[in-house]
Amino acid sequence: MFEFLAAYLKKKGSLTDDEIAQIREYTVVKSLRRKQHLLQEGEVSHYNSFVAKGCMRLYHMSADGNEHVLRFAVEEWWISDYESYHTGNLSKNYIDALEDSVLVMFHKRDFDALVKAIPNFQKLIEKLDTRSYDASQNRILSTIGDSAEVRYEKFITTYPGISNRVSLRLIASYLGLTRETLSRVRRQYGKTAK
Amino acid sequence: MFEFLAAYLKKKGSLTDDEIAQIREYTVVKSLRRKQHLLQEGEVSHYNSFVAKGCMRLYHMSADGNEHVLRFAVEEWWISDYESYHTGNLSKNYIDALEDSVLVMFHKRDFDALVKAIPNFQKLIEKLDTRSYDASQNRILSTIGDSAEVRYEKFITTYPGISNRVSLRLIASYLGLTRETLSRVRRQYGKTAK
DNA sequence: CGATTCTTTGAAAACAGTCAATCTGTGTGG
DNA sequence: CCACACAGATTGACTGTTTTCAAAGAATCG
Repeated sequence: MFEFLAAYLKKKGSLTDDEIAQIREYTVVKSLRRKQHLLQEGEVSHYNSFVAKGCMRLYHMSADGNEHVLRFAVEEWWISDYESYHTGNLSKNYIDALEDSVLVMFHKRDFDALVKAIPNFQKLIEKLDTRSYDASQNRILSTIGDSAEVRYEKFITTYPGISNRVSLRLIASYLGLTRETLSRVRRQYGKTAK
Repeated sequence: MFEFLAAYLKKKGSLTDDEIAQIREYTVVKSLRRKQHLLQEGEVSHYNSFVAKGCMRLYHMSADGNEHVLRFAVEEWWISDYESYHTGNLSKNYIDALEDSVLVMFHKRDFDALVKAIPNFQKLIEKLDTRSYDASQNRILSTIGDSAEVRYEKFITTYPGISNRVSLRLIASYLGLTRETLSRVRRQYGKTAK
C-alpha cells in the first residue's frame, strides 16, 4: 500500500526514488474497516495519515450529541486532527472510516524530521498546508455568506469526488444543515440547475 | 514604528538584536487613515503586514453588494489576503483600515527569504501559521454548529480585544448575521448572561 | 429476507432576514 | 453652547428560511 504514497510523492512533489525510500522507513500502514475509529475525543493525534484507499472523516460531537463533519479525506488526501497534532493537546474530535480504508501513517516526530531532511518533501507539504488554509477561508466565506442551496452547489462542484461517495446526511453535517433541509434544497436545486 | 515589531519578535520569538536588525532591512512602513484601503479586489496581495498600530479588516464583497468580514487584525497581528499572497492570483477580497493604522510590511519575496535565513523567525512564523489554521477550524465548527447567540458569545470571549473595538455591524458580518439579528441576540444574551 | 440506515415528505414552530422607522451618541459648524 | 448631521444601534411588523418532530418510502448490508 505504500506504493500509492510513492506514486503520489513522485507525481506531486517530484521526489526521487532515494527520497521515497527514505520516507518509507518511517511509515506505518494501517487498515480500518468501515466505522472503525482512528482517533477518539480525549486522545492525542500523534499521526499524520495519507489515505491510500478509502474515505475518512474528521468530526466533532457537540454536548447535545450532534455530529459536525469538519473534513473528509479520500485517496491522496491527508488526515489528522491538526489542532491536537500541532499542539499536543487532547483532541476534541473523532476520526473514523466511512469505507474500508488503508492509511500510510507518520508519527509527527518522524514526519517533521523527514520534512526537514528532504527539501522536495518540505516544499510539497508547505504547498498542501497553504492550500488547506486557503480552502478553510473559502469554506468560512461560503458558510457565513451563502444560502444553503449555494453552499450545497459549491460543495458538489468543488468536491465531486466526495459528494458522490458519502451520504447526504454527512454532506448536510459538513455544510451545517439538517438532512431534511438538504433534502429539500436538492429538490429545488435539481429544478433550477437543469 | 518598527520598534513595535522588534519588541514583538523579541518577546514572541526570542530573536536576537542582530536578527531583528536583519529583518528591519526589508520592512516598509505604511500609515493608513481610517477607511483607506490596503488591498482591493483584483490586485495581488504581495505583502504580509504586521499591525503596529490600529485595526484592519479583510472582507469579501459578494455580487449583491454584501460585505463579509473574513478577519480582523489589531496590534501584533498579521494581515494579508493569504490566498492571493500564497498563489499570486488576483485577490477576491478587500483590506481596509477600521482605525488610523500603521503597518510594517514585507514583500513576500523578502519575507520568504528572511524565514529561510533566520531559524527563530521561521519557528515563530510556523507557529503562527498553525495557530491560524487551528483558529479557522474552530471558526468553521462554530459557524456550522452553534446558534447565533453562542457564536456571538464565543466571539466576544475569544477576541475581547476586537469585540470592544469594532462596531456591531462588523461583528455581525464576521459571524454571518445581519446587524438586526445580532442586536436582538445581544438583548437575549444580556438577560441570560447575568 | 429482515434489519438497519438513509432519504424524503408534511405540518408546525423557531429562527433569521428585510424594510422602514426611531433612538442614541458623537462630533462639527454656526 | 446649541443645533444639526451622521453613523451606529435598536425596534416592530412582516416575510422567508431552516429546524423539529413524526412518519413513511427507498436503498443497502449481512
